[in-house]
Amino acid sequence: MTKVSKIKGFADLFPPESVKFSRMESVAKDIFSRYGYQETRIPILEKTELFSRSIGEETDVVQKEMYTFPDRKDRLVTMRPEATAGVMRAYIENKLFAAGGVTRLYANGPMFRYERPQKGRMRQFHQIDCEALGSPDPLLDAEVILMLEHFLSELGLTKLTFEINSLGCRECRPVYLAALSDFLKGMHKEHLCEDCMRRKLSNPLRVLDCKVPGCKEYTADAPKITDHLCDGCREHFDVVMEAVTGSGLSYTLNPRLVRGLDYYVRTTFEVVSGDIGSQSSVAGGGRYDGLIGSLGGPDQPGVGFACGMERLAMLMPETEPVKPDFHIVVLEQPGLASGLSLAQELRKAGLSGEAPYAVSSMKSQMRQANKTGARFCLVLGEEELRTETALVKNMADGAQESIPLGRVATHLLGE
RNA sequence: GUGACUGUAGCUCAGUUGGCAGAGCACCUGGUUGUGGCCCAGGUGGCCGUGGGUUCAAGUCCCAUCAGUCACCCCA
Repeated sequence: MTKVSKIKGFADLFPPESVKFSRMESVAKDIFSRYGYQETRIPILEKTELFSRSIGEETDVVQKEMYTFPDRKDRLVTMRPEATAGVMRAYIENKLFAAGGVTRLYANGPMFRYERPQKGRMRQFHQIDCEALGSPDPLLDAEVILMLEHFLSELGLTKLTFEINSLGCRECRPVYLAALSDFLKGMHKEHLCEDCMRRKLSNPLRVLDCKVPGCKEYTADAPKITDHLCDGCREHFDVVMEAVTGSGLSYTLNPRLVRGLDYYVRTTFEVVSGDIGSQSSVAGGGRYDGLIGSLGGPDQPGVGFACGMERLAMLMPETEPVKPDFHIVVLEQPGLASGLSLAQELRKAGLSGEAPYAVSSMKSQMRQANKTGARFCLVLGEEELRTETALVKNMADGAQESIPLGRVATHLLGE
């Protein structure tokens, strides 16, 4: 029989990797709930239209990367490539806006993009996602950024760089894009790399994000978005920066920071690590006023971010596996049942450990006990079975004593 | 979608000009009555990614293919 293998870009997780993921989830729940965020669980599969309308028809994500297929009644559905669109749909559909004020939601789970896998990039990857809906206030942008920093530092991740930019709005961005295109017109093959020559027509903003040294050099004097903001955007951005700085978070103002999803306006930010290879962005987000309206909801503004869990996991230290409390050794066949029921009693008392299903030599079982790292080894031999006791051995110092079966739990708990 | 590199034991990897498939770790069993770690002895474990080709002979050379990794691209 040939064996079935997993699909390219999909992963199986076991400890210690899987432990990092559950830790991220529990820290997220703890931190985000302090800011008033509510746990949200939404579908993985959505109508394709949701993503093409929100992310942008012309983006790479929509054009080349989505897992899209017809369902059994030929309706086009898509495995979500990101979380925001689905959360917006849920917000609108469940009329969460009716409560008034700011609605704060967080979610986490798998996302799917059909890309060539590499370090920090899977076809099924996982994000933790936060969205704050219903307020255009720049202080909310600042709070979201500060909360992200709080979450990351709670995970023990320092050494991260925060980059912030403003992309302007529907009014001022087109003016800026015109100025940028104008500037790039003067750039030719001898200045820009092949990709950028293409990008200067298709997506001029991306030229600013190019890592090729030559491109960086020749675009150093390119017009900056931050010099072209309208009064509203300028004021909004100043308040965000001032509030973030005022709360003690240092960041880099990066006028070249670009987002790949079309819905972002005004504040955008990204958290970058230098320690995880080429896919260095561990979190990214920004403001998306107008998105909810464009999905048929009320004209409510929003701001949020997503963290890449695989990328964060690469930065997290491995935690020591927890040691069990006991390991039972049984020397006589008839004692196996006693071993099983003793283990059961101890587990119900809150202890952890295992009992054997078959007898083997004491040496072998002791080696097994040692390997599990159990604090205590409980020996049930001929003598113990007769006297209804267990020989309790402290594996750290080797001390051992006979304890009546009924008192083993309290004995272990007392240690 | 493009490129480069890598596929040998559960893991990390050796394997010379083509000439018997190897090591370390892990695992199992022992080292005399019922005692772990350290040490010692022995043992299990291989479609050498897969399929062709060259050759008396292929892990080794050639072609194809699949898989993995990293990078481009894109993004979290």
